[in-house]
Amino acid sequence: MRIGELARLTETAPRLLRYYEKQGLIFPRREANGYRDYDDYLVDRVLQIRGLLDAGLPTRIIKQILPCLDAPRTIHFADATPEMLDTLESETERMTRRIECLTRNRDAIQEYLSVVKELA
Amino acid sequence: MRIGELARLTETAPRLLRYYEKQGLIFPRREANGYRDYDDYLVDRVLQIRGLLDAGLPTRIIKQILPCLDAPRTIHFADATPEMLDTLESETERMTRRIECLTRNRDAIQEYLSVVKELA
DNA sequence: TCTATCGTTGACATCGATGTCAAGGTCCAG
DNA sequence: CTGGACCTTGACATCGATGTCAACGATAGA
Repeated sequence: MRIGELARLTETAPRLLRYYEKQGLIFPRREANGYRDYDDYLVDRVLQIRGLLDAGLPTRIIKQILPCLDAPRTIHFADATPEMLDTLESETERMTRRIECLTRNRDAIQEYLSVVKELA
Repeated sequence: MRIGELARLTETAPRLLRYYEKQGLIFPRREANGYRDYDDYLVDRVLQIRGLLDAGLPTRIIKQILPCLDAPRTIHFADATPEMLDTLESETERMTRRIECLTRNRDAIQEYLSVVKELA
C-alpha cells in the first residue's frame, strides 16, 4: 500500500511515516515511480512504534527493540551483541520502573475520582 | 533546604527545579535573601514529578494530577471542576494504555533475552 | 578581606517528535 | 489533455524538556 493508506490505517501523518523510516524503524519498498510501498504487516508495526513512543521510549531505543519482537519469532543472533543485550536489559528495567510509576499514580487518581464521585 | 541540596537528593539539575516551579508544579518559599527554601516533602514530590515525566506525561497534566495525590489526602473540591475530572478520567485511560503497551513489549523483550541466554 | 561556592534571573542553544510549506513529479477521472 | 489528488524531497518552524552561559548577589571558610 502507499503512504496515504497506511497513514489512514494508523492515524499517523505521512510526515511521521517518513520520519520513522529515516530513523530506521521501517523499510518500505519503492514502486518504479519512487512511491513508497508498504507491506500489510507494517500497519501493526507502526501502531507498535506509536505505542512505544507514546510510552516514552525514543526512536533510538525502539529501533533496537523492534527486531526482537518480530513474529514469527526469529532470533537475530547477528544483532545480539553483548552491548545490545545490556541495552535491552537496562531498558526493560526502565520500562518496569515506568510501569510501576504509572500504575501507582493511575490508581491514586482513580481512587481520588471514585471518592469525588461518591460524594457527588 | 536550598536548591542545591534538593538537587543532590533528587538527582535533578537546579535548572529543572526552577523550571518545574515555573510550570506550577512546586512552590518553594523564599528566604529573606531571595534564595528558594524547599520543604522536605518536596523531595518525594520532585521524584514523583520526574517519574511522571519519564513516564511520558507533560507538565501540563502533571500539574493537574499532583493535587489529587497529596498525602494526607485532601479532596480539593475547589479544583474539581467537571472539565478537570474529565481530563483526569481520560488521562487514566491513556495511562492504562501506556501500561499495557509497556508491559507487553517489556515481556516480549524479556522473553527474547531469556531465549538468547538459554542458547548461550 | 579574599575567594570559592552557591544562589538569582534571563537569554540563548539543543534535542526529539511533529507541523507546515514549497517545488516538483505521478496518476487518474472527466 | 487537464485538474485535482497523491506522491517525492528538503527546508524551516514549533513545542516541551533540558543544557549552558552571562552577570550579578549572598555565604562561608582560610
